[in-house]
Amino acid sequence: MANIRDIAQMAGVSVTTVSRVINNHPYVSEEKREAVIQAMEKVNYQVNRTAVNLSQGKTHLIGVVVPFARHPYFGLLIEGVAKQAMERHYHFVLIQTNYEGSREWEALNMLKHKQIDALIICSRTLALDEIERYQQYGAIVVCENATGNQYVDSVYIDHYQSFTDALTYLHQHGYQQIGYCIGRQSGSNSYFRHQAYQDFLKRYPQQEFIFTDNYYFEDGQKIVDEIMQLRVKPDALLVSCDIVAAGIFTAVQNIGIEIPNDLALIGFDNQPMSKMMGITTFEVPIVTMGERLFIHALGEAETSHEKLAVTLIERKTV
Amino acid sequence: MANIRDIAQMAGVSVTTVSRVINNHPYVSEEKREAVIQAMEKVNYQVNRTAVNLSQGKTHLIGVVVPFARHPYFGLLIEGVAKQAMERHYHFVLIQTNYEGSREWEALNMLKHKQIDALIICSRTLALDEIERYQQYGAIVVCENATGNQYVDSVYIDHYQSFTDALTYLHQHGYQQIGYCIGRQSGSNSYFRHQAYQDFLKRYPQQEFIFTDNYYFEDGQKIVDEIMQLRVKPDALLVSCDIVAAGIFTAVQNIGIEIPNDLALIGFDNQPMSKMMGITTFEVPIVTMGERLFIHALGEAETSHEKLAVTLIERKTV
DNA sequence: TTAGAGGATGGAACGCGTTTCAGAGCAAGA
DNA sequence: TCTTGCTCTGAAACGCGTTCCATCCTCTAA
Repeated sequence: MANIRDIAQMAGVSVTTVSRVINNHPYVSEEKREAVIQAMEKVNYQVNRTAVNLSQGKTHLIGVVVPFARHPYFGLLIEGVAKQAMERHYHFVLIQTNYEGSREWEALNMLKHKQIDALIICSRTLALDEIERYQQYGAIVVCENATGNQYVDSVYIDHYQSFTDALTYLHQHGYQQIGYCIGRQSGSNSYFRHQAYQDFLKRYPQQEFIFTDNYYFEDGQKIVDEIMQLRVKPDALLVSCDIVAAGIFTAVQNIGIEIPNDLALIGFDNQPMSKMMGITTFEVPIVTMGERLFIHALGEAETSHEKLAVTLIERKTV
Repeated sequence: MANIRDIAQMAGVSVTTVSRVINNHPYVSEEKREAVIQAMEKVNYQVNRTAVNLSQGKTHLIGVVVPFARHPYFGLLIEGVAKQAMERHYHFVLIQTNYEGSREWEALNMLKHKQIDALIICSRTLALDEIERYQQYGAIVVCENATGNQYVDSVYIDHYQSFTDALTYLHQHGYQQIGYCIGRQSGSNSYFRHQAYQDFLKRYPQQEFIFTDNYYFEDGQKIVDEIMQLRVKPDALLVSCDIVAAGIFTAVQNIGIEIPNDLALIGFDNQPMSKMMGITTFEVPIVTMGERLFIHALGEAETSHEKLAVTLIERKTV
């Protein structure tokens, strides 16, 4: 394959001039520009991006860390990232961690080794202060409330507030045994949600109902099975993601539990599925969040930490 | 940041020796090796992957083209790719096309520009012979039956066969108005399915029922709405992906259509969701397919074209 | 004693764009 | 006429590992 020096020779100019033509720099006479273009077309010349990367010290590649790429929540986040990446002529490397720390380390090392320019961490298991240290190698953005942290940027929604709002809303509708379903117990977002729940329970004492490790539709069945085992059952559930809420909605239909009379449901994310099923949920701008994460990764955000607003969508499950 | 020459100087050896130490080449005395390691640790040296890439003419990066990253089918495919990538110390760049040709071109150009070593095309709109031409720049693997093509590799399942099997199965169970639901109409896999359907209709004449543009759960509702408009309704549906079948299953419950008495359902892919709902479906080894795609991309497959087997999972919707 | 083999090591070229800097040419303003 | 300043051009250095090739040394087999 031809390189820039071949082209220079063919066109009878220096490599500098060829480079200028390629990158549309000024100060190239029309005839030389023409000669270079001719030569490039003749041998179907293509710049070697790796060489450009080395030369510029940039890869035009962003790393995106997700625990599960095929979860609808992360799917939408990726969608947002992809959207911005495309517009800005960047690409991204997807790193699926399954919440294994070693994979997160690997992602951080890619940053260190200059394989990527910046890193977006959508969800993590490593401690934030371990991650922070890698900031010297490139921008790091997390998708959680990291306000005050001076090393990493963040884009997040206020899970404490939205959970509190939802709990209050259920309370106002007369529900008295409110539980919640969530993915993992640890993690920053889960922490804020748990706090909101605990604080709510202090205000309105009731039994605690927490169902963990729920990510997918079929986990709705699991939750329903668990509920059926309980003597005292919750009469309302806050479900951290719509797809699980949809699973509960479906699982419940065979066993005579009526929604919302016997069981109220509030989901999260306003996935199309919840619209179809009429599930009350929170509109969370996930795609926008992905886009903003990307903007932060590029260092083009005005502020380091950015909160996005959510709104409750009232439908038929409360 | 320190580079290999700094290390060489610090350790009092040549860059060649440093390189040998880094890459575990033989013929380095123990004391020099030690000195190099000392120096590297002292300044926290990290190889610059971009430089390695340029030098080796490889990026250790594979491009993965999907129309929609968040569709469960492609999600599982990505899962398989990710699995192999991790094991082999590769990474992958995800290119979401939304079936826009321009994005596919972009992916092909990444190959041309040596941004990626190989390209996996999970689904495409561009013509295969346009894609073929890029094979000179790196391996290209498609996820469809491309048997006989000498330029691209392929990993696929026999959609003609599986569709025929499913149609026959429905016929044997007494269904006489069989339709099918699919994503897009064009595309290689859709073509084979359509052929199977047409050939089946020749053997057992009946009205044709084809529902297109169905990708997600909520499209199940759309299909049911369409069906309700029809004077003559299908009594069985072959649904090209489980999530849509699940959507149909759900949508139908409110309007008094009984499954499988009024409407039989066969899905595809054996997603967990279909198990929970008891939907008869085909077990398709999607994750394995993703893995195999990756192996082919690396040029480590024994054959150019590889067919994977599917099996019918009988449940309660037929 | 000698030839050959294998171990150890480094110089320099290579992969390929980008960028700095110096210099030449030429026109407009002083 | 002399500056100043802009246009145009190219040599060379740079970013940073990898690898080919030559060299030197030591040890073993003949």
